[in-house]
Amino acid sequence: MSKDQIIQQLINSYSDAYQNLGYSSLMGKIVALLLSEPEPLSLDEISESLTMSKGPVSQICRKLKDHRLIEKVWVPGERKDYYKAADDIFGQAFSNYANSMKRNLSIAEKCKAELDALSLNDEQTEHLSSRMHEMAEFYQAMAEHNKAFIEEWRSKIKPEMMDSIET
Amino acid sequence: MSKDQIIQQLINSYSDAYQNLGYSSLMGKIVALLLSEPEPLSLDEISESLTMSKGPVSQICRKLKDHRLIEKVWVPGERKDYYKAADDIFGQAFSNYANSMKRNLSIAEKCKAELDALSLNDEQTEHLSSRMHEMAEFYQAMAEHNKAFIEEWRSKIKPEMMDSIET
DNA sequence: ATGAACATTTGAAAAATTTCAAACATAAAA
DNA sequence: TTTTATGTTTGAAATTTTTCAAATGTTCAT
Repeated sequence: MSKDQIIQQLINSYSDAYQNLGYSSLMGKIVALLLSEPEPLSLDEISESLTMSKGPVSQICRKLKDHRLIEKVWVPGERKDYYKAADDIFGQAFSNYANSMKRNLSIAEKCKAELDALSLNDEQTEHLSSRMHEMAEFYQAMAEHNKAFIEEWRSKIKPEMMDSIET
Repeated sequence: MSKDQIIQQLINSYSDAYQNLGYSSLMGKIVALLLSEPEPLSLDEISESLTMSKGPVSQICRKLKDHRLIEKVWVPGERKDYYKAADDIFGQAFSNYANSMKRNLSIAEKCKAELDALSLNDEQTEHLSSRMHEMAEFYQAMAEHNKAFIEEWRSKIKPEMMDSIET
């Protein structure tokens, strides 16, 4: 299999993976393409590589930049915008996911608080309140684990990022 | 706010959350509804509560059951199927997510192996190979972290599940 | 066996999402 | 300024997903 075929396969895998995670498949394609390129790519190069028109590519690149999965880089002497994959793109993706999971904790806490304020004690209220308590405990524990993991990962890769700056 | 309004709000939150995670919003609604009910519900009761026809409800319930987020329970003297939220629904949801993340490790390993087999040493191949190495390391570490977390959670709630059986 | 009470499948309609091409806006160069 | 190269927005077309109503299976009681 050729290098180009391998890259194409990676793009397809990312396309599927992003779609399964509820994002647009174009998002996955752009991420995979930028991951495979050592040098930053312009919007035109991205849309040409993926045979997509510039409109959607422009929109998705902005979203990816907002989520810090890719970065705009300035290329001297060029007017175009250039993009590259973020240095810690995997850690950043995880961090985004962990943040979105925090909403579940809020949902549980809010629901439980509202139920408890009613001061009912029918079976359903008791049941749901205890379920929401369980849910809050789960997502609280999860948030702590996520924080520990991302810190561990960052401390592991930071030295390596220093290396690559030295060489 | 009334109990019913609180439940409706929870259903909406779950609907949104599931949609954001790439699942159908009906899935989230069914999960939230079953979570809020102490007693199992029949397909008819579910579709009536959510004002949905039975077709989609039947399909989604099967998917949820396959993913072990809900369980079919037998109600004595009834011919209908009854469903309830799984005991450890939060842990199970996390476990499903963790399993789906394992695919990312495979993607990285496969891509790196194929690249290395080419024995090229151009800049792009070197770059992508090292990125795939980083990706594999990340998702390997993540898998370990996920495993530890789910084990911790299960050991925490198992005693409580014993309690509820005793009472 | 037959009928009754269900769940499931199916194909079409409705709704939402993605994509494109073209119009528009912006900022730098001339 | 005016022009030119670029990114962004927009509205319509295409695609995909969701939903429904009706047809079809399936299981259990008679």
